[in-house]
Amino acid sequence: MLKSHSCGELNKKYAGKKVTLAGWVDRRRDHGRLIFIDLRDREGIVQVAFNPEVSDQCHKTANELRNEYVVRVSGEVTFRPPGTENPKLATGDIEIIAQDVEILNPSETPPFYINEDIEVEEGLRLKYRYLDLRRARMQANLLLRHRVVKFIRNFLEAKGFIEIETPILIKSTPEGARDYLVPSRRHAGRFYALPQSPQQLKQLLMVAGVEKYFQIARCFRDEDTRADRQPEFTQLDLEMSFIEQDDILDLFEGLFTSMVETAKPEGPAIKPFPRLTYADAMERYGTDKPDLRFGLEIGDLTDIAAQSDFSIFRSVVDKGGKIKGICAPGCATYTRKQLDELNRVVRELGAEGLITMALGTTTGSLDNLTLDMVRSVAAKFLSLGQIKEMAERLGAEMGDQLLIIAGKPEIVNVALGELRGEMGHRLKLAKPNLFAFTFIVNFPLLKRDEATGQWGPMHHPFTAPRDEDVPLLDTTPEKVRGKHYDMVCNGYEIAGGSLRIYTSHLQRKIFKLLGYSDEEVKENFGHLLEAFDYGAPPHGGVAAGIDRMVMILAGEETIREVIAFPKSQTATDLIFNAPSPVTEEQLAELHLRLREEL
RNA sequence: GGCCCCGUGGUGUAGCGGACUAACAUGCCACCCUGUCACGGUGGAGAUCGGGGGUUCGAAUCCCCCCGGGGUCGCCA
Repeated sequence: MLKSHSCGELNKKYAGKKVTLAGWVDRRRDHGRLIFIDLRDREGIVQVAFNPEVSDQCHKTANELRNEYVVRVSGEVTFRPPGTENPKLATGDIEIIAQDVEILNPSETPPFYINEDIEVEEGLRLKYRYLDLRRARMQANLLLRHRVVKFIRNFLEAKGFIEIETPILIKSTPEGARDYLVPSRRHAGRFYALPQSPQQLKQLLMVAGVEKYFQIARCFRDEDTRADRQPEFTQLDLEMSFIEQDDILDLFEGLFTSMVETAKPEGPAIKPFPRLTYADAMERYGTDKPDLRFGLEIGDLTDIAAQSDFSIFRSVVDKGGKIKGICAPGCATYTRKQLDELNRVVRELGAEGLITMALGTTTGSLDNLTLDMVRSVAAKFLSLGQIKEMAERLGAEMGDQLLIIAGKPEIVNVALGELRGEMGHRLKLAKPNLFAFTFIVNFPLLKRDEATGQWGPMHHPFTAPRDEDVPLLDTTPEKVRGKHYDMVCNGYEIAGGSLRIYTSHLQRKIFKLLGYSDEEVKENFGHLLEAFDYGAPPHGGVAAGIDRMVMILAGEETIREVIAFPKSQTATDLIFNAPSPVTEEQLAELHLRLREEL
């Protein structure tokens, strides 16, 4: 090794010891005769003092040093003179008196600051990712991610799971996201596909008698990116045999609780994780991934509204619609402009409009509320009693603003769910350092495609229907609930899984319902159906987004911050400039010719 | 594919039709400084405003197209 110690590990216990360090110049402070260098390596920063009276040669070299120069320094760990200790630095009690210094490699002035955590345009960061990753924040994220993955491996190993790798070159199947394709040289006109997830492979491992499998699996989906979506991402993929739903949920509750306790001791997870049915989640939060760091639950006001003389309410009730709302605490003073903004949000989601109801302008008990203190288009059609009843149901007090939507139940829920999220964000209602996990269970097995009317899987086609709902497959498929569960944390979908179908006849029935022809089933899933006929055990599993979980733990806004080399929004790599053209020879070898696009 | 935001010295911002000969901070370069730690001081270099076209007497500023980055709807079993 070129160094005997790391910069960050040194403290007063090392005083008097001669050490050799190597790292990057974080900062130089030149006092003319005396020069200080903050030397940085992965473990931290330590101050090096260059005194010409100790070594004139060293002092001369120190004069040449600039930020990000790579240097090697030898010297004695020394107590700083009394009064000059730096409490902001972990190593601030001591410094290195340089006796020998060597520039291992100079550096250009970096395109952005390495030694300060300031916002830099992300494209530039991605182009110089190797410098971006040198920054303390990104080093911390890399380390956190490593620890999370290490923790998962240890935890699952202790529970009897074994890690098995599955192929990256596999087959394109019709369902799901767009595939990334890899042309075959050996088989003209044929393609591999990169896995969207190892779903079928892990089920085959269950048939193989593995019983408890997991993998830190790279997955690929050729769809548009988002702050929490990348073309390639990493899942904790897991599957077990001979289990029931609670076995998976309990396992994950234990895994993620301990993970948070280990990675973020200051912000523990609430346990046990609340378990909500899909129907409840939609009714109360308007989404299947509610952020439970704050309340602000949606309340049903239909019965009260039905009593009123407000024509909008009456007509919606007559058509079988719902009137629901949430309370925006302290927002009675919202301006017309602010309310218009909220109105726009819900209209974009298909709601007719937002009915707002400002409850006075001062705080206090609802007992003091009078009709003329209520600002709302609906006010004159409602009695004071009706208004108070609505307010109480939404947990409102004086000074709050009720946000009410009337219409089709699904639209009302989703729009209010969006408003709930928006208000939670604006009012900063989410408690910091809190990890609010929840399981969502009893999803519908199927959803209907709006355009075609065709049934599609809510999760994927291998999810088992609940036993008591199986007869409904033939009559009312929309009522069939699946043995599917999601895990949500702070409003992000972190994991999803299900108990699987493990008999070929039920799997065939589902495929048929999903509109696959016998031909397609045989071609794409024949191997799986055949496997089920060779003693497939009951099994189920789950997959968790590692990137998203680490993002939440790191307090970051995008998963790019916890991926070493992420793609840009347009799915390009800004360091390598990938994707890139290839030579005519390469294409010919792969039996490919490029289409002439318009 | 749609909608929205951003692009000004190396970096981060200000300027949003004429006073811009483009400002500020920081970084960079030089010199001074022996206890600083976001060291300090003095001086200096550095952008024709992402690219192209247009409107105008005049464009960083208004309009159109393109490129790049980001957010989002669709999409993501």
